[in-house]
Amino acid sequence: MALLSIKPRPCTDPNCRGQHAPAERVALAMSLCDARGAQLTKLRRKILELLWESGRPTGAYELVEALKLRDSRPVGPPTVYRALEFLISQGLVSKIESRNTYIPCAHPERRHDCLFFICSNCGAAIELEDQRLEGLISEDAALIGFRATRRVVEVEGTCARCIAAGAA
Amino acid sequence: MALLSIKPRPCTDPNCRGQHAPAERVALAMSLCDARGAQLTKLRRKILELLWESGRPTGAYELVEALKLRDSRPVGPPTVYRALEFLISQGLVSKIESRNTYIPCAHPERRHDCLFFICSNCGAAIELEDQRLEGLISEDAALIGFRATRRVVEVEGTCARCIAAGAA
DNA sequence: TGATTAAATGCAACGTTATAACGTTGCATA
DNA sequence: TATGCAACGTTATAACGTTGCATTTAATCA
Repeated sequence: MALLSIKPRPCTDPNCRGQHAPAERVALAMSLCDARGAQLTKLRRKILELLWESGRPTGAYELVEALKLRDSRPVGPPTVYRALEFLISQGLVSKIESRNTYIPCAHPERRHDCLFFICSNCGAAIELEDQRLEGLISEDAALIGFRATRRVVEVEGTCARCIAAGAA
Repeated sequence: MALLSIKPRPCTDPNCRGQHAPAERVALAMSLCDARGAQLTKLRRKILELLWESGRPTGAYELVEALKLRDSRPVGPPTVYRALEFLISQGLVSKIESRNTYIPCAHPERRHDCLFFICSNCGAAIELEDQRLEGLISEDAALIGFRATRRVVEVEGTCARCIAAGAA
């Protein structure tokens, strides 16, 4: 029941960082949810689209504003938060905890933890995947008998582009 | 100019997780600040003490409340946030980003990044240090030409004690 | 010592992020 | 037509954090 004609073909490069068109990413999300029996409704899809189109970590209230502009019907914060909750539960979106923003996940088709590099200068976030990191964390968790359910790894600093542009 | 008679002797175990009395930890903080020419004032010291005594990640507004009970003079949120900012800048405290709480750092005498294991059941946080993890993150950062200034690693799950007690 | 200055704190108001509580819509099924 | 249920709407409020400016405290020095 794909609404879009684009064939959702998962990218195999773990570190491609999601250089794919928003429409393509949303199509993949739809096929994933479809396969899981999860409902990627119009609202949820729209929010996912907005996140992909934004190109940078986006706040919940920014989404509220964006929806106001885009639609006749304005939505309240709870509505956006609920949609985000769903998208996160499906691995389609991650929250950047150190900035209270949300970012679409480049590889929802794989179950993995994300490693984010966040530029303090331009606000961009680069998503990587590193199995070795996950392994080390598991090792440390085992050391103290801890059962991990979620891993948050966020690195703040300056991205290559901003370094090149002469930003401190 | 130690106000306390306890000799601050840094612990050499990187993963001792700070099993030291609050007074001892505060004394170490004082000697560190003294050596650095940083002013660990009465208020800042009190907040650091409260964090050590709390034994778990503590919110800024909880500290505001605690200070109300403890002192004649109540303080406002800005005061607490400024003190926290100072303590963080000195490496005496870390913020747990995924919970908006603050926790005293077990080893302020060493410059290192912390790895936190946070129990969703009891709220406790266990601090570890893992050089290998820092190495991997640096490696990944180099890969994309990113200059890192701060690393946030937080693992959510269930601690050994709660697992033993039968918590899900 | 008192004057000078910088740093820290007090305080009111405000801004931002997130959720509680309750009600409504729309669709599926019997 | 009732009933059930998931998603969504609406209002209010909780929780977290900051700005701007006044006041106090503490370090420095004539």
